[in-house]
Amino acid sequence: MKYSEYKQPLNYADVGTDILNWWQENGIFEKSVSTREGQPTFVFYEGPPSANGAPGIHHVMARTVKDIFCRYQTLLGKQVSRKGGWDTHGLPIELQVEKELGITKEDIGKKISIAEYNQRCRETVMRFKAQWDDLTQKMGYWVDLDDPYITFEPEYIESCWALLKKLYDKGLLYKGYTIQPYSPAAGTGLSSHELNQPGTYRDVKDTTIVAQFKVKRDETSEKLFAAPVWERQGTDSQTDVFILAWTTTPWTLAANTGLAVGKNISYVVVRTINPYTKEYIRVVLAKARVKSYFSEFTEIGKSIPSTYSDWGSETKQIPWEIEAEFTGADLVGINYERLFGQSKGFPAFEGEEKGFRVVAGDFVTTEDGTGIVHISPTFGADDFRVAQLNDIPALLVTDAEGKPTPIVDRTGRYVPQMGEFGGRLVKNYDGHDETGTDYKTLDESIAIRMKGDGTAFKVEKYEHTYPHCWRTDKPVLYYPLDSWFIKTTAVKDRLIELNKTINWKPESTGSGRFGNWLENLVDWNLSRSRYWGTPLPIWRSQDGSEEICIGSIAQLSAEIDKAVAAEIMTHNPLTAGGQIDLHRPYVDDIFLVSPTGQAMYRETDLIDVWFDSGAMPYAQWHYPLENEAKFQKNFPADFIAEGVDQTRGWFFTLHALGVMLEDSVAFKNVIANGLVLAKDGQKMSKRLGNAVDPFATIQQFGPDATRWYLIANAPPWDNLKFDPAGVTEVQRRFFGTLFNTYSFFALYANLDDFRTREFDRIPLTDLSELDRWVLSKLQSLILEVRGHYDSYDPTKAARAIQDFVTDQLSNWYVRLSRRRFWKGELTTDKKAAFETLQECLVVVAQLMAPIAPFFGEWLYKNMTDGMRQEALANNTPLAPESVHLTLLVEANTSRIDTALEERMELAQRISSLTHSLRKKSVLKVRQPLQRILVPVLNDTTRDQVGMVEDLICAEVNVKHVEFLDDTSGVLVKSVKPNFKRLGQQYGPKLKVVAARIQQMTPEEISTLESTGTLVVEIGGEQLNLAPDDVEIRTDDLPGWLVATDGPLTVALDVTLTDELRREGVARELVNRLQNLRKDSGLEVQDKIRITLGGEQPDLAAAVQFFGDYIRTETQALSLTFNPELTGGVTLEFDDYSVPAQLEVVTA
RNA sequence: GGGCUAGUAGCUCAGGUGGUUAGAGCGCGACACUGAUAAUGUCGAGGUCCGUGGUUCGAGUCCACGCUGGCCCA
Repeated sequence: MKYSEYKQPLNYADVGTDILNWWQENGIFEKSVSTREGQPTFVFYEGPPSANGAPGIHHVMARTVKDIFCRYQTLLGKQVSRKGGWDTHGLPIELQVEKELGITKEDIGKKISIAEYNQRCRETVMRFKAQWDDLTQKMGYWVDLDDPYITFEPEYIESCWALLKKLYDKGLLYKGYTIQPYSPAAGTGLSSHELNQPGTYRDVKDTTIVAQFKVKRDETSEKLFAAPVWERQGTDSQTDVFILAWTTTPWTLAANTGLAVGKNISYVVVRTINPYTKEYIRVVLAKARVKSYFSEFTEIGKSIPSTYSDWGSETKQIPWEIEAEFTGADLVGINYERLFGQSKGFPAFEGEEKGFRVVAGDFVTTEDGTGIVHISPTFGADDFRVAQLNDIPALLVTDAEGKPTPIVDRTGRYVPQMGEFGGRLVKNYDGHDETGTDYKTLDESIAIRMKGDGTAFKVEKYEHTYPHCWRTDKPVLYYPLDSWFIKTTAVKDRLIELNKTINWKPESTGSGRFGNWLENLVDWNLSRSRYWGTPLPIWRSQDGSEEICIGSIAQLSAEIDKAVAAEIMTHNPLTAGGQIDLHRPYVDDIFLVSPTGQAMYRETDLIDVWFDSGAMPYAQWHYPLENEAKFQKNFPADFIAEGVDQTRGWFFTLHALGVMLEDSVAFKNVIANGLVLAKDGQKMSKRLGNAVDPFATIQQFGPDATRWYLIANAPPWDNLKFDPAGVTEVQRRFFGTLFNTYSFFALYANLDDFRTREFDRIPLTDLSELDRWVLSKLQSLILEVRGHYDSYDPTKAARAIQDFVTDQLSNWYVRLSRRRFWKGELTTDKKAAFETLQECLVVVAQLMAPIAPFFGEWLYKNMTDGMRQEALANNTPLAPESVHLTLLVEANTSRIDTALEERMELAQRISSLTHSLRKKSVLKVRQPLQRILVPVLNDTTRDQVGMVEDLICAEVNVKHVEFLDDTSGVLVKSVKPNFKRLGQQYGPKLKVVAARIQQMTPEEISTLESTGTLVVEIGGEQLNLAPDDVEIRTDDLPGWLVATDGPLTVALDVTLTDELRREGVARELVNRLQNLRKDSGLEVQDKIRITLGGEQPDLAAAVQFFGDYIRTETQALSLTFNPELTGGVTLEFDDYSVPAQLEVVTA
């Protein structure tokens, strides 16, 4: 069987579709899994995409990364099953449905039933599934699409419930609250989506207060008091110290339980007086904020005398002086007194001991206020978070039913216990008249009280923006609302510990972005007040005293039966037949009965969709309800890959659930890939019209060039600027070259009917230098590429393959070996050339297959289909019909010959230098020259170059390489300091030493060389130089044109003898005749007769001397002169013009 | 505002542990080569290695502070 030959240029998109069809017809993907049955597994988790939008080019990127390592591991012989999956719940789908129906969340349950609404979501979420499946196949992403997990299916939800119950039973699921935007006037929470409506943020003028928090004097705070005792009037070491904090919501001050400072911010203690009470005080605030509160005209000791004694007068500006300075870190841990304590007529507070403390907060700035932030955990999200992190309690009071409650109720009023302010609205939520002259807002009343108490340092009106409810136009309250949490903080240390065992690519995402996130972990808020998602499986009695967490459909059914018996339900809908749907509203219509006979209602929350996806290692197998063994075998994952934006999404939920449920990582290796941007670095978007269509790209360039470009151009974790021109380049430079190399092989292999026998190869020792060299390079390549794949660095793998194919294989091995392929009969040397190239191409096909699966397959099949029968019969490595079913070749390190690789590099560099010399002398390569001269300073170089002399001579068309050594007496040596060595030895003196070395005379150089040491005097000091201290080189040959490359120097002898000229003419003639053959449409193997005309003595001489050569090269049986020749073609070269005629000899 | 990340030729990117002349491909200009030929080679132009300060005999590389872009979070 012949090797297939293709016409130029190859259509890569067709290669893609042809191979894809062949895969499908022959079930290659299935075989790639089934043939590995019983082998070690490589576990991969597919992060489920959502099919509610069309896939983009970035999906091709992300999925290429996934595909590469699954294919690679398969090549290593492992079994890699890849179950596909779909993420189907969540807000984006709800919003899409609402947009299409023209409704809002308000309308759900009114204009449209929850059942209808959820049905729409179910239909919408899979709308683009067909497109996704199509792309998956066309891009060559191998994943099982026939049996995917789908997060809205009852089994999947049931698994989530079972997992939630496990957490519940471990005490890791609890009801608490989070601070959310809330509208007291509407009596409802607001989503961030609602808060982002236009017009919600408005300028308002509020009363603001800089409050004074009195520092408790103890060990921690003593340093604040320790400033020098002032002998001046008014203050001494006993004067109280207050921390100043500014707020635009004074009503929250009564709920203050903490103060936050910036760790790296500078703070000062200022002695001054309270402007309202005129008491002597000391205050703490950020150094950068001092001038906002104190006038430069009243600074004691500077603008006013240090003996200033009129403190407490009626001046508006207060005197002040800085006593001491601290950093925020110094202040952390200081305790202070509660602002509105029991002694002032306010309710008792249990957490008194733990709260009222200074903590560090990363959100603290010195942009405004005092650089110290007042924390009220019940009324601010930041406050809540920092309080949780630092174990600061929220200020709660006991309500009439004995339950803890915030100091503001759901209607926006202070609770009755709040002393003189009890019952007052914190903002005007009922629209009452505010215009009366005596009217005071709550904030104003509080300010008045504080001025009297001496706890207000400054009170002023201030205009700022504040969010308002889009329906009631009233200011939003940040208010604690019920939420269900997973207590991730309980396993925080374990999460951190196990994270350190995960191999993150890039490493910084794991240690930085993810690691920091874990360090600052708060409990996972599971609750979502929505409709389309996994319902929380918790039923509670009205008073919250009894509850049950359901872990399976069976359990739910059993509980319903109890409820039916207790006449709370009329019948059991789960046993009524038909499809079970665990979504709302159906689960909401289920009521259960508690052990004491109370009715229990489902908590109406849905759970965070990230729980769905984080649960996939379990729920994809319907574990823990079944498939225990399957789960165990597939947990944890060896490898996952998703976008870096998943760090706090899927990566986190996988990890958190893995640690909490299995005390294990959920994945061992992870690639967090970056974004795919438009070529100008802009984000791709439909709006800007710069989005790249993945289908069009694959259609135009084929899937392989697209994948190769995405991987080779930048490491996956860097952002990629997608430029189609780059794909073209990959196609041309890499795939084009590889295709050319194959075509070259196929052309001549077919002519000679060459056949490889896998175990009957010419032994390595009989191969030429060049063959052994490229095979050595090939082994090095295998080692390198395997290493890169093993360490999850596909970019380096791709680049290594690319460099080998273009630079080593094509541009050196094939270019230099061409004659061997086309000359004469199928000799041993020719066979060796075929076998070598054959091996290189097959191995390249394997190595590239994970990245370019279609082309790798194409190349493999073209190279091996002809020997398949034989391979099958003997069960050789090439027996598999597909490259993706083969086992990746192992590097044979005994074939790596470093010395050979080194001397070949010398040959390449010397050739390159010679080319450049020819260029400078305007001597084309076709003109033979006598010699090149290479100065050598040691025998090693001479030996090395000697062994590749023939290659160099052939490549640059010279007769021989001549070495020049010391004995020739023409070498001019120069010397360069070895800075690394000298620097270590002489340090600061290096400059003078180096200068001296550069001035070394030839005599000194030869002394150093012959005796191994040289004594020089520098600045009156005797220094011993060793040969290693300098680098000796010869970069000049007087009288010769030389070229240098590092330590290598080459001179070209440009003398032209008559014989060389004649040979040059002969070669020109051969060249023109070859062109003529080709232009005449002759086949490579056709024999010809040549007749030349004209009368040119030089030409005749050339033909006379080199007739044999010309005949051999042009496959001419005869070469004759006929001065009378007419017709034919005229060959033009140099100064010649030769009529010529070719005649094909029919066999 | 915080965390992470990037900034090197017109463009896309390489540049272990610091070593004095910073590389490649593409693009551009010139010239060659020609039985792989819509391929290939050689030469050339092109650099404030984001900036400023520091450490060092020596910084693209290490440190500090900034600037600009990106992602995530607030």
